Amino acid sequence: MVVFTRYDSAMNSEKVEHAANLFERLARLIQGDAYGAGLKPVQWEALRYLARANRFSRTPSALTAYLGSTKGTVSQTLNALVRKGLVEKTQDHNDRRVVYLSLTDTGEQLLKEDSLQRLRHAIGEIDEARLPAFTEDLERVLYSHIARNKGRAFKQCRTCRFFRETPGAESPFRCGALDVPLSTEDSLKICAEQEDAA
Amino acid sequence: MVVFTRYDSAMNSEKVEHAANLFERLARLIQGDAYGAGLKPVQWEALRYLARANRFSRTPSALTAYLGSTKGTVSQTLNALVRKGLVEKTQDHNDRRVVYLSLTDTGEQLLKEDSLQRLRHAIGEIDEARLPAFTEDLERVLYSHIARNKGRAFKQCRTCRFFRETPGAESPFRCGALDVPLSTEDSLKICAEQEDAA
DNA sequence: TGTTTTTAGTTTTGTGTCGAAACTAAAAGT
DNA sequence: ACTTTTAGTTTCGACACAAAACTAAAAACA
Repeated sequence: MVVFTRYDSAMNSEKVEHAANLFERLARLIQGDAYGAGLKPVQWEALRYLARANRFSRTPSALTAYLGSTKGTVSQTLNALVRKGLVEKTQDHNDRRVVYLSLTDTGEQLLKEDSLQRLRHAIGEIDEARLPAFTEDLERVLYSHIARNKGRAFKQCRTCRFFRETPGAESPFRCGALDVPLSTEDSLKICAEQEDAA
Repeated sequence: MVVFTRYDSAMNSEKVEHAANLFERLARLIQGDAYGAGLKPVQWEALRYLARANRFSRTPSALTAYLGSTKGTVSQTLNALVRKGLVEKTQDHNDRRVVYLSLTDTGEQLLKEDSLQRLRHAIGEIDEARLPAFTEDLERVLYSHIARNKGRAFKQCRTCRFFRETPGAESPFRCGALDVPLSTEDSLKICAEQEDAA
């Protein structure tokens, strides 16, 4: 018995194959761009993550999940970044196993001349009217890929099922999972614990 | 004076940034998938290239251009693949500097269980009616990225400005640049010398 | 013809990723 | 008290990566 899954059921499979080939080549070339400033692609990605993640998500384990890598590898990458003076580690006072990561000023600076310029230009070539649909499909591909990988989505805090508005309170929002107040800025950052609202 | 380029001229820049972030994360995760079977991502990519490239394009230099890498690195990667028994080298008889690459039977076999399954499934999630537009935009991004990199497109032989139909002749097609006959199968392979027809 | 330049590819070196597995230390569970 | 889980580090061998030095053959030039 032959099992037909959705993607290869029809002659559609050829189109999917073509798109996959394009994607894969582009993935490769994007990675290749990211060798600037003496950094490796993963190091850039780590810097970018740390700039976008909320304070609870700036830990080695969250970064490991984000990168889809392993603890050991990420530990080494972080050591390299610390050695270069781009990242700092601080220990959590309550739970002394936990390490918090942050960008140094040098790290913030470096991130500004980051390696995605070519990609941004290339995306800028897309017809403006078609970009929303393209982005939507791109999101679908990314999150489907992640789901298949049993990975976490790392979407913005404000899209989470634990996200609460707290009118009248000192902070405008609150995380129902960690039970902490959140600023507007916090609400826009990405979070390791994010789960889609139902 | 501030120069406005197309991609950041409007509030569009935020959308482009978002798309770039999605792309970059996906690129990373796709690469991460490609660690199966004891191979590295680049090694998979090399195998895939050799399966898709026409006979004139299966050389270390063409592969170097395709990968956007350097001669030295590619040389090492190829050695690793030869050591694993997946690729063979043969010397050109006319020009003894040139090395031709080919997949061994083991290489062909291995390629069948390749590492893009998760990506294919993810792309399969896109609405069938929207896939053509998505693919078109994806192509635009890829080729714009390549052009900016002064790279070659590596499109199919039959899209090339040197591609000729030769009705009545023994082979259905011919390459006007290399002046050699081409089979239908040849015409579908990708080529290092391909240049878009005007 | 002989000489220079270009082209195709290899080798070498140092940094750093990769997974896997062994490890430390602290917290949580029982 | 004990075991287990969690957070992170260390070590290992293979190898990608860029850069630069290298070999050998072909092409261009004189």
